[in-house]
Amino acid sequence: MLTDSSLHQRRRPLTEPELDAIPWIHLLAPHERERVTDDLKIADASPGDYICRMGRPVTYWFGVVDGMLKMSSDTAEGRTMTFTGVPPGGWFGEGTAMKRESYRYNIQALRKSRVAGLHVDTFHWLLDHSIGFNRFVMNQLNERLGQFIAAREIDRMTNPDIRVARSLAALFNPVLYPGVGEVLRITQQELAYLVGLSRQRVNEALTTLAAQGSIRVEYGGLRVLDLHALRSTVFPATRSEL
DNA sequence: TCATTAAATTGTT
DNA sequence: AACAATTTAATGA
Repeated sequence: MLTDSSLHQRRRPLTEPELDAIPWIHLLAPHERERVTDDLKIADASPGDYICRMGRPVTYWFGVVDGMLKMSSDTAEGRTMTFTGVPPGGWFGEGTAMKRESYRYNIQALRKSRVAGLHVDTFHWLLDHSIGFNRFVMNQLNERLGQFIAAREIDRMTNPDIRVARSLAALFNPVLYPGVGEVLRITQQELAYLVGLSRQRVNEALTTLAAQGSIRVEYGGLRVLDLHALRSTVFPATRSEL
């Protein structure tokens, strides 16, 4: 298992295309971008590796360059609850980074991923200097608030088809996860882990969604055809239990 | 570059 | 949980 320290050992500076893929980098002035480029590090994570753990002090603000991460939390009863997946283009931890607190959740790689990290000190420096960056963070916080509210609703959903649909809609959020685009790279097994269903049931739900025309199932990924339909999916009396 | 093989993923029971 | 079918990735000539 990859600990925080070994993650640091494997880190390296970002290449030009990797920098380009960072959504907020283009909002920066040249001298701001230069400082950020010097500080940014990237590391490879294998499935199961921890990017950060609950309770550890915040050292980095993280972003997914490639792959898929899982955000989860350990409850007082010792149970693990998964909040959401973090697809490419997603940056997280700004809330705790701003307050310099400790991480409130665990982040694990769901698949082989590349994760970028910006040191908290640089994060704060950007907050103090860049209007564009502040705008990005504010937008990010606002959008995530909507995500968490939606996540609570998803939890109450009993119908697996709807759970899958709403979770997918969240992952396809273009504001929070601009790196996703038309096709979300995720296997049905990975999606099953995120949603908390069996792979069979996820497969069934995806088939139903595909039949509705809101997505298309592809090998190793899903293509969104109608995001709005996905968000507001309410299944009529078509399934077997009805 | 192509053919072969291994690995990963999907669809189904 | 197990299986076969399909797709992709890896290998080597």
